[in-house]
Amino acid sequence: MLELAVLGLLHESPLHGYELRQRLKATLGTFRAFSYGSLYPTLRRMRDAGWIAEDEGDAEVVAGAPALTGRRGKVVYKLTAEGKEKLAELLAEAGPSAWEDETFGVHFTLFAQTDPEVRVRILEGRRSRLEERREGVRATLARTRARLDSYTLQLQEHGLESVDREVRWLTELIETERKNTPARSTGTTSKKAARP
Amino acid sequence: MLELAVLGLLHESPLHGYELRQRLKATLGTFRAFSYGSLYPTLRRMRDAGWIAEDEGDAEVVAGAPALTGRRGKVVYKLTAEGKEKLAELLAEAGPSAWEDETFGVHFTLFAQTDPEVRVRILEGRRSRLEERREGVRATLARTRARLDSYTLQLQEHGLESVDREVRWLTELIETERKNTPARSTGTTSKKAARP
DNA sequence: TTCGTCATGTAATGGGTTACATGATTAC
DNA sequence: GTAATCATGTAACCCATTACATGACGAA
Repeated sequence: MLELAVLGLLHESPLHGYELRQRLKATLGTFRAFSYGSLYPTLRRMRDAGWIAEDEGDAEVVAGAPALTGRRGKVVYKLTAEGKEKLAELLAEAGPSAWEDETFGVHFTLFAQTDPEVRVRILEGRRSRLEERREGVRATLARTRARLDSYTLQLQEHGLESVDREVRWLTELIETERKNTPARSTGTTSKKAARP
Repeated sequence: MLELAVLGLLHESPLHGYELRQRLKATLGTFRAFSYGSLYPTLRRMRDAGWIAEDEGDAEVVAGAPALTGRRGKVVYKLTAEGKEKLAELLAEAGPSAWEDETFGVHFTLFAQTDPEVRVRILEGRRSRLEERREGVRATLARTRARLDSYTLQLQEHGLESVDREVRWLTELIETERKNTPARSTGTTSKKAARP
């Protein structure tokens, strides 16, 4: 999760940890906030895995007498070739790992870097996930409504409305996507439609 | 969290683990779902802590030849005196532990068992928490809007609208609470207003 | 008799958080 | 010179999840 977000951000430009976190806040907004306590260990793991590397094209480090400090300054990371591969791989995923609650937001913020077909499949996946959940809740609610106190009931209803709202939002997004992407048959035939 | 939910449910009636989980789903709806893998260990811990105990007023256990099985059937739990105390203590909390994202839903479902003043303070706490977050996001958004791609932007806006919506919902709830609870001065003066 | 669902539980793991510690840089 | 904020990092912990294993019981 964090890994994908980091790969996505570093794909645009090299960044150091602190800045990375600001960007994360800026792009994810209300949806998620990572702490340094998870960011730095993650960066380390990613570096060990070879997905990112310290950017030496940093310059402006010096001009006088640096280097003495045994590493105490910004550590700017950039994507490696493996990192780019990994990112592409993660962005191509169009399964539950892309549309569950915790992950969807991150995938969505990277939609600009995502294949249009994958985008639609993720949006649709999330929508049916939500619809499923909604029906489940509606069903149990129908069975138990009488037994629930008014507070619990209000929470349920507010929850259902939230889900409804997100479903509508997704539907609009899907339509927009479809309008921008020429019609395409679903299934095995994967003929690439040419742009006029 | 799970503990509070369990205490709250058991306060209404004794239940066994499996049923507890169904009830949890029924009351929390869209907000949360706990797995058995966390429920059973939690029940065990709570039993060890003395908050709950196996209910022997179970009856219907027998009628023939049970007991031989070294414990393989429903294990019905009920609140102990300590459990009730603990529940009361948790329900009296009106701090962040009651209005953060992960916890608010559970506290809300137990509002019927919660002191009216505490209810209002929790609702207000959650509201200002959300307003704070909203302002934070709005601020960074204002700073960074230009740099963000349209997908990220749409996510931000959808997020902000969701928060707005919840704020309005909370405001309504607070007003309703205030209407039902006679006016009360905030601060040190804690004169109990008499009901007409 | 076998399938679904009720029912209880464990082990391994995950993905983060909080709190803390430390130091560099900038603005006043 | 001192406070704020930029910047990096670690250790301890938390609260859950997934996957698995087991078994009882009712209905078809």
